[in-house]
This record gives sequence, structure tokens and C-alpha cells, in this order.
Amino acid sequence: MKKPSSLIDVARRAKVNISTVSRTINQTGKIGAETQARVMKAMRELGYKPNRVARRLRARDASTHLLGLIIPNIQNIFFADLARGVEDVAYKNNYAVLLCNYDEDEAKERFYLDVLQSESVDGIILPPIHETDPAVLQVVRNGTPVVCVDRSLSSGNLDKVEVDNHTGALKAVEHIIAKGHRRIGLIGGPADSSTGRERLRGYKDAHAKAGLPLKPELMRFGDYKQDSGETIAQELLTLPDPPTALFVCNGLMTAGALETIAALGLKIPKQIALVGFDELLLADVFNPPLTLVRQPAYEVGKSAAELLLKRIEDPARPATSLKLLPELIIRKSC
Amino acid sequence: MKKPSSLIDVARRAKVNISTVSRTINQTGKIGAETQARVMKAMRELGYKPNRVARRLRARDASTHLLGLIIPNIQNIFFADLARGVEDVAYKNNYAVLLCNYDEDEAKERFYLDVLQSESVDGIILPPIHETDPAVLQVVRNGTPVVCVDRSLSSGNLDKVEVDNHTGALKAVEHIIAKGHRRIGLIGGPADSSTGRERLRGYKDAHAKAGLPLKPELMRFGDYKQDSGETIAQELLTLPDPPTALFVCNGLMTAGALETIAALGLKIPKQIALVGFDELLLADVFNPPLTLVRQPAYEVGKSAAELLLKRIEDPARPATSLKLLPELIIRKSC
DNA sequence: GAAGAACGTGCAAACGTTTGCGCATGAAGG
DNA sequence: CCTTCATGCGCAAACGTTTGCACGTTCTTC
Repeated sequence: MKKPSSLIDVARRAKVNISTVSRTINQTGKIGAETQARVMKAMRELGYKPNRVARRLRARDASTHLLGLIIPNIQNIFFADLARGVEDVAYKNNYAVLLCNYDEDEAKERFYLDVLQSESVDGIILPPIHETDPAVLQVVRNGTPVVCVDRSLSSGNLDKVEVDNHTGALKAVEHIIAKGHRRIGLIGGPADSSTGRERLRGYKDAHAKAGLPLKPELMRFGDYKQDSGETIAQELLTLPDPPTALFVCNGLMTAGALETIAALGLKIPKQIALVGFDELLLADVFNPPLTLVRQPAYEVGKSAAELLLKRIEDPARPATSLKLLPELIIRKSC
Repeated sequence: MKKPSSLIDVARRAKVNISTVSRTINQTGKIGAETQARVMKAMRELGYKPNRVARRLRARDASTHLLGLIIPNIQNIFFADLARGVEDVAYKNNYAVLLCNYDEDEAKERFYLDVLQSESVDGIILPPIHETDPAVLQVVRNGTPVVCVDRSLSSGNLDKVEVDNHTGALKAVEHIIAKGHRRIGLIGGPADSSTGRERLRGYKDAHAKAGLPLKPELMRFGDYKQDSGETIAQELLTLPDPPTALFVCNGLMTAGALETIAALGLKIPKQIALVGFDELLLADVFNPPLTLVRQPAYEVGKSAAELLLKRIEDPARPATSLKLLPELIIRKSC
């Protein structure tokens, strides 16, 4: 473990004081051209790299050009796309982003929040695990810029960018109803997530508008992972009086549902119609091509990062709240 | 920006010296039960959280229980799965992992390497951008434990876990040949990646073993992203004398190829057979179900993390090199 | 009952930076 | 020739920890 060279080493080699070295590095203060050259040379020769830890310890407010992004599940393409959106604008502005995958685990979320904070990132983007997330609130109170994505935080004054889940679900279910379906199975999201609830509301409202009664036995709730889509579809489709259409509330669960539909040998859309949430790889070349609600995941990430950068620049600016519209892509599965 | 409380505040409140506080936190040294209680109380009341930055500055070797993972492209499911493998074993061992997505950009890779290093992570897992990556070598020389995944680094002495790409490709192409194909299009990986070259070698060796001549016009190389799969498939399939089968060297490019096959209205496997690399969501319920080489992505991540933890514990242990076998899953597309 | 041993705690240095202040030096201005 | 001032640089404190050392008590042990 070779000890890396420090300011002191550079200073010694260039025969100046460490403050001079620091100042030439940061372009702060007046330093003679000749001295600067000598310092630069010494730095090059020693392969000097500033120690970010020390730098941040000294100056808590020294920008590290580092963003934190905390996501529930990296295997969910929605979040991967979102992450890319964040990445791209961050990088364009010379920021790097530290990604943390908390796997819907509250303790883990808290841990990462801690880490990012104590790494002094300039700001954090995350979907709060639920509406009143005290850990997140604490971070906000500490003065770290935070922007919420996808899910919201009840406590008002935060920048956030969400998808209009209610409208998305409403349109989807209205489309299903327009296709003549009356028994529409719901594979919903977790009840304690705002996205889950909003999509459920869309499902309900579509029924109400069409004067269709809700059938509780057709409404089940998963955890946004593939397995639960598979299991719930199994339950629903083996009911004595099964639904004729399925509305599945996210991409992974849609994949799961498709697995059981295939296992059951059901034909889409004749025997069972299907509309899913989230775009899926290959959805348009699937057989039949899948009708689904495309969420602008990349754009969510992009906007969030832009908002965050603005806030970092001007912490006093009023909070902006964006709501992006999802798009119902009608193909052949319903 | 409220200033968080420090050891000093806690010490003052508990009427002890800061060293006493530090010691009760870290369970190091003997501290009386009563004093401990007083300190704990003060910490609770102040909501004290240790400052990780300061801690790491002081003790460069103090484990932060933090791992770094640098991946080329988060949207590639292979890496998402790999990341989950890393995550899971890390978390089980009380480590957190900082994920960095460098998007095949060398400058970005270097940047993240810098950041992780100066964040003093305990170790780093990454697929080196190419065999002789000086930045990575530098990190290794600095004494930071590194394990390479997926791709290798020419300079020997590193822990690494790879997939046997040669065997995987060999089996795949042998299977294609066994199905009677003689004109097999290759949508390969980048020539400067070890995975790309190994898979190419498998493709070539399968031809050689079957006594089949290589046809350079059927061999093209993409960048592992969906678009290039789409474009190259387009080029290949509109050749005057097009291939009757396609071997596609990763998942995203396979998806791209499927897009153009659909656009061209070609029937799989009759008009064009296909074998891809990487498991794909819905591959088994696709029409037809896709024959492909499944890489044990999750296991790669898992093993890598285990290796890294072992190395952190015992930096002197000899380097281990793992080669995991991919599996040819024969379905209907070839 | 005296000599250690063990225990509990405080003191201060060190980690690698940034930065306010102060001190020379030389040029400009009267 | 004496002030004034800008320029260029050094000194030392501070950021929040950890940790070796020292010191005073109390408990064994013969």
C-alpha cells in the first residue's frame, strides 16, 4: 500500500509552502507564473492527486461535483432508464453520480442516505420509499438538496418529478373497457406506494366512468417484481369465473403475467387481453405486440437531474413540481 | 444548512473527553458502564451521526464497509443482474456498494476510479475497459483491492471472474451448424473487448471444426447496444446472398436484431434462425422462444463480491481466477 | 500492608486540505 | 526620498475523527 503523495510532498519538491500549491491547484489567489510552473512540474512528477476526503473535511461546502441517486431496484428497466437520464445530464454538467440500489429495503435506504450525506454529495435524487419518510426529511433539513422522482413525499416543499400515474392507468383501463371487456383483472402495485395507489385509482375511476362495478376478487396487489406478476396471474386466471382482460401495473409483473399466460396456453388477446405498465424490451415484436403504458423514464431522470442542478446553484429557488404524461401505446394485446 | 453535531458536542454534553465518546462508539478500549450510558444518551439527544469523511481522513485503513462497482452500461440487463449479485453478498456482509455507470467512456471510467479511490472504498469491482487499462493498474498499485469481472486485464495478478465466452460461443455456433446452416451471420462485440474477441474465436473455431470456411462479409461488429444490433442485422439480411442464421453476441444487440427481423417480416427460424448471447426478459415466451446462451450474470457478481471480501480481509492471499460456464438454452429460434 | 495489575479516562498528535491574515518585496506616486 | 499599494508567498488554524500514551484509581495477591 503505497502512500499517495500529498500537498506536503509537492510543496517540498517545489520548494514552496503547501498553501501555494493549494492555490495553484484551485486557481485561487495570486501566484507568480514561474512558481506555478514549478509547482505543476512537481505535481506531474509525483503523480499527485488531491485527496477528496481531506478537501471535503476542510470545506464542507466545497462542491465535489457529485450527485447521489438512490433507486429501489436496478433490475427494473424503468429505473435503469431513469438512471441513464440522470447520468446523461449530470455528465454533461461535469457531475458524476453515485448510484445506490436499496431493493425496497428501508434500512438499506437509510444506510445509503447516510453514506451519501457523509460523502457530502452535492444533491440526491430518489423515489422515497413512502410518503412520510423521516430519513429523507432529515436529509432535507440538513440542507442537502433533494429531488424526489416517481413517488412523492407528502411534506410539500421539495422539487419533484413524477409520472401522471392516474391518467396513465385511467386511459389504459378505459381502452380495455372500450374493447368490450367487463371483467378486468388488476395486478396492482404495493398499497403503500403512491404509484400503486394512483394506478389503482385510475383503474377504479375508469370503472366508475363506465358504470362498471368493481369486483374485489379480481383486484390483487403485488410487489412490482416478476414473481408476483406470475403468481397473481395464476390466481386470477384459474378463478372459476376468470377475468377476460388483465391490467398489470408495472413492467416486471407484466413479464411475469406473460409467463403464466404462456404456461396456461392462453391466447392473447382472444382468451385473455392484456395491457401493462412500462415499456418492455421487445414489446413491439412480441407476439402479439403488447399494448402498454409507456412511462417516460429517461425524461423523468433527465428532468430530475436538471432540477437538482438548478437547486444546487440556487438553494433558495422555489420548489418545482413536474408531472410527466405517460403514453398509451396501443398494439395488439388488447 | 444546520451544522451537524460532532464528537465535541457529544463530549461536552456528556461531560467527558471526545476520546471517550469515540471509544464508546467504536467499542474500543475500556469504558465504564455508567459513562457509556451517559454518552449514549447524549448522542441520542443530539442525533449524533459520525462524520464518515473525518473518520476516513484520520484512519486511511479504517474500513468503511463500502465497495465500489463500476459498470459499462446499466441498461444492459447482464450488468444489472451482475450488480444484484454484488449487492446481495455485500449487503449480507454489511457492506454497501456504490455503483458507477461509465457508459463505455474511458474518461468517465477514470473519473469514477478517482472518486471511488478518494472516497476510500474498501475495494472495487469492474470490467476493465480494455486489457491494459493504466488507470486500473494504477489503482491496483495504490493498494486498493480490485477484482475484474467479465473482461480481463492482461497484467496477471488480479482476482477475476469471467464467463467462458469461447465455450459459450463455440457451443452456440456448433448448434447452429448442427441445424444445417452454412451461412452464419455474426453480430459480434467490439474488437477491443476480450469478450468480443473470445466469442469471435468461438465462432471461428466452430467453423474450423466443421470444416466450414469463414465468410468475412457475414462477420460484423457492433458496440453491444441495441441500435448496432438493429443496423447490422439490416445490413446482413439485405445482402444479395444473406445468411440463413444469425449469431448475436449480446442481449441488447439480439433485441435489435429481432426488431429488424420483425420489420423485414422474416419468419424465425424458417427464413432466419437466431441464437443470441445473454438471457432476455420474456425470451422463453417469445414467439418463437429464443435459443440463446445464458450467462450466469448474477453468479459472476456474487463470486466477484465474495472474492473481493476475501481479499480485503487478507490482502496477501494469492489471486484467484474463476471462469464460469455459460449455458446454451435450446428453444425454438434455432 | 505494600506492590503491581487492571481499569477508566484525559491529552494531544495526526490525517490532507483550505483560507484568513500577515509579512516581505518592488513599483508607483507625490 | 518617503509613503502607499499591489503582488507573491508563508504561517497556522480549522475541519471531525482515531489512537498511543500517561495518569489516577481501585482491586488483587502474597
